[in-house]
Amino acid sequence: MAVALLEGLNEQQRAAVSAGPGPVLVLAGPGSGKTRVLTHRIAYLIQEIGAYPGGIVAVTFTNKAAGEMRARVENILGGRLQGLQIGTFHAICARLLRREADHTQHRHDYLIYDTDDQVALVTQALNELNLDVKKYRPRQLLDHISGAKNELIPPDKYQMKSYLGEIVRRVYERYQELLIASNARDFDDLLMDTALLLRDNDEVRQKYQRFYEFLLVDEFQDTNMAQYELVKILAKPQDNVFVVGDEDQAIYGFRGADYRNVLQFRRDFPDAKVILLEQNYRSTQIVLDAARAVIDKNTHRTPKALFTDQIGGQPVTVYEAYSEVDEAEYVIQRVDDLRKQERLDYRDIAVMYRTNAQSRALEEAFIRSNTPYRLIGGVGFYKRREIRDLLAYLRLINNPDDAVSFARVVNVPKRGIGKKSVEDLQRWALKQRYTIGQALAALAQGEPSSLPASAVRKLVDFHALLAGWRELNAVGDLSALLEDVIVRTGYTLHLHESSDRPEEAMERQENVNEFRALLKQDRAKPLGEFLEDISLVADVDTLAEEKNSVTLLTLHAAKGLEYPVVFITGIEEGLLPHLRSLDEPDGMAEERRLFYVGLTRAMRHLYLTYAFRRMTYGDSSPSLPSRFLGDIPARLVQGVSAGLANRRNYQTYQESLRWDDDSPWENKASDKEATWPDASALVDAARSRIRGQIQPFGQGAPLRYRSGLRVQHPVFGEGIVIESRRSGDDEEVTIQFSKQVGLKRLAASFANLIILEG
DNA sequence: GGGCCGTCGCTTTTT
DNA sequence: GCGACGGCCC
Repeated sequence: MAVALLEGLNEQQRAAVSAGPGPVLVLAGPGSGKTRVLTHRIAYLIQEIGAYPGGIVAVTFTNKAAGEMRARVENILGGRLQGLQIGTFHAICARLLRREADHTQHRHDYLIYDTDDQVALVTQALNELNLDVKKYRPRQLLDHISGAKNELIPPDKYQMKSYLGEIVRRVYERYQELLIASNARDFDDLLMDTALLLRDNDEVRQKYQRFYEFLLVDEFQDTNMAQYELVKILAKPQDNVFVVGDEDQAIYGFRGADYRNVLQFRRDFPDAKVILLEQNYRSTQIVLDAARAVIDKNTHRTPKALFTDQIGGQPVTVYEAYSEVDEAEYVIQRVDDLRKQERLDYRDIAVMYRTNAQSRALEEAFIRSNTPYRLIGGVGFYKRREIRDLLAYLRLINNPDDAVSFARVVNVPKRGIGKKSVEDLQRWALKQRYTIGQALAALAQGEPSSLPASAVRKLVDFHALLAGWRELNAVGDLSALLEDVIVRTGYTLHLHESSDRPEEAMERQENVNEFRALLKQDRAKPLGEFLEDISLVADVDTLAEEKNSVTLLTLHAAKGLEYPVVFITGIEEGLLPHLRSLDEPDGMAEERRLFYVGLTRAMRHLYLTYAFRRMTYGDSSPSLPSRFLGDIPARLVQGVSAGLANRRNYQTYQESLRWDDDSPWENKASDKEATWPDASALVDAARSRIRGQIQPFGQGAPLRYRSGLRVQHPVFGEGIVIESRRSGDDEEVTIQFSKQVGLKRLAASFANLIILEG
């Protein structure tokens, strides 16, 4: 049997799977079979080492990955695995905190607040502290709070020597009180509370250290400090800890992940066996070469010698679209070609992008052309207003103290309990040290309060409504409960009254029906369990295999997946790399890794597209191809990309502005030399190779302005021409003006430009 | 308390 | 270009 487990694995994979007890670090390049190694490792532990399945914990990045891993292990061992725990850090912690509720500040039936709930609660905290919501953005404060939690700093330990720091401390403190009063935790609390509980409570810690004999962690490069702390604690005392990761695929720095944990692991476990998986089984040589050229420009990384048996392959196709609409149409055309010419299925194809907002133009094109697709993420089902309303009712039924849900539905549909009454109630509750549920119950029992009698009457009615549902819930039929909520609140009528257009009402009604159907399936599930399940699902978790359709997803969501054909769209400056990444430490390097993750999802063919102009916030503005594109050697590329010819001028100009990678990790000198060595060669080669495939824009009559020209504009001042194209009878000139003015695209006949030199 | 209308800010990425 | 929120008036 031992032979079977190791059969078909290469030498390094075998070494990893059969490594002796003690710490193991597997550095696994993309497509190197790391999931295979993990599943075989679990099987090996059970079958060869004789480990008890209940003593094994495997941590994955998504619930879907957890499900797949479990299925694969069951498949290998041919049976159900009693007690084997596979899940995300968040899910595993959530369960532990329920079991150990007696040692925590929350009850076992606490609920999990998502980002929207968090914002609502921070806003409430700000109001209570008489702080201006305009001045202190809840999102920004939450970033600080989240950062503190990821570093295991509770409110009373929070210190930051600045005025803002003091504000954060006060908000954090109140926010946390409100969470506890609501018997709720946010995502970060799941990790922080577990780590602190295990760290500070000897009895609990020893219990789990004894119980969890073997620990395995996937995607280790994307763990944050709290998660790593958990790894270190749970690994003890035997240190049977097996982690798998790839620094080059670290893309969650924004939520506190630190790939340097990989280095730290080697320091914390000096005896760790380090194994490199370098053979790639996924992609062609060309795909790998392109990806390597991109990632090689990141410094401070362990160099890996990724190789594949799949020599050669199809060249990477680069396409310059006119707009995001054109880009989407190009994708559709290629999809059609791929099906007809290469007999590929829709399911073999994925379209990736940096931001969710980009999915819109793509979706419209897919709908127009009747091409089946499925969207991962985006404005998720559970983010829809009508679903959140109904969910809030269910949550409030489950937990009377849920302040956020209470505030959401107390007057939806309208029942005459306005802002004033709610604020009065909150203030009174605060003064009496009541939770929101206690306050409501007290009013119902006739306790005197500072609220006007009419408001009290309406609140008591609302309380009675909730009490009725709680009784109904005791019957244990979720579906019946939801139907009763919809009927008694008159939610259907509300839906139609609150919609501007009839189609909108229909759409919302459709969503409600979908939610109903969902609950019907799960009708026997206890309410609390149902609520937990839906609060921990990721967008990728909903990715269903059966349907034959093209997958649309963000680069982040693509991690761990693979497709024969991959399109990466919107490869433009400001989008990939994203503008916002520029002021983050390590931001540019992370954007590069994100692009690398996208590139390495492709098995056979890569399409890279960018648009000449793109719609943002309702108006169309010019854009430039990403600096990353120029890092892919011309010999790997085919396609027309007229814009690239102008990159040299643009690059020179950008350097003079010093709007450059300002990450301390990047090596600027080498970047300057190497960024666009092949740009013009690329365009020339591409043009001759695929003459006639795509007509580049702006060909034909001679143009008055050319790139590199310095010009003067009466209003915008001096600038440099990036490029110029024919546009009808006129000429459309793209000019980079001063930093304040930025990039402009002007019609030559109206712009009154004076040519200075060139 | 509710409805209407204007302003503002926004979109990075997710458990 | 859209949704959230505040100011205004009934």
